[in-house]
Amino acid sequence: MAKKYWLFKSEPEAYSIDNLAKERKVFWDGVRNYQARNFLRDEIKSGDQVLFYHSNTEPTGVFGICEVVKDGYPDHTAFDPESHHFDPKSNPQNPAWFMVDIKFVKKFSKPVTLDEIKSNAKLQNMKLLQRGSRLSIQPVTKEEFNVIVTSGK
DNA sequence: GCCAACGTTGGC
DNA sequence: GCCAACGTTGGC
Repeated sequence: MAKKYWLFKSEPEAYSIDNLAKERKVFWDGVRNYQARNFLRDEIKSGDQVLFYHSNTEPTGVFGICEVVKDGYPDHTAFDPESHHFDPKSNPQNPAWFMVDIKFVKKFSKPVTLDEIKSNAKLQNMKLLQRGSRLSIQPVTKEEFNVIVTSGK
């Protein structure tokens, strides 16, 4: 299966690229949106490449790259009443929520900011730019991925 | 901190 | 199944 490309959003206060650079690998838990869940469960596979996007910060933008190292599997934090990602609708027999593992690849020397993305003619179709787009996991095309990686360095 | 846009919930 | 109310997201 051909490699696919994604954009994962996170608030740096929740989990930042620097955290990932330190830990090297992490499970991407806590996604509680059905559209994003379907991507995690069905489409995101080991080897896929991911743009790491930070929202709610200054500036917002893509801060680096990571790589999927484990296909989708049940998000166990949904089973844990102690977790603030707990969801009583989910249980191990019939998990509602999924996650993947990602590993750190690189942090850009300079983030590719939302402003730069908005002003790049090649990136106008990105879901990120669609009005009110709140999806925390979005597919990106190989071309979009390459354009961003090239300008991020 | 504001607020528009969005997804989810729950009463009917 | 509709839709108002509510909570969350995320740019500014």
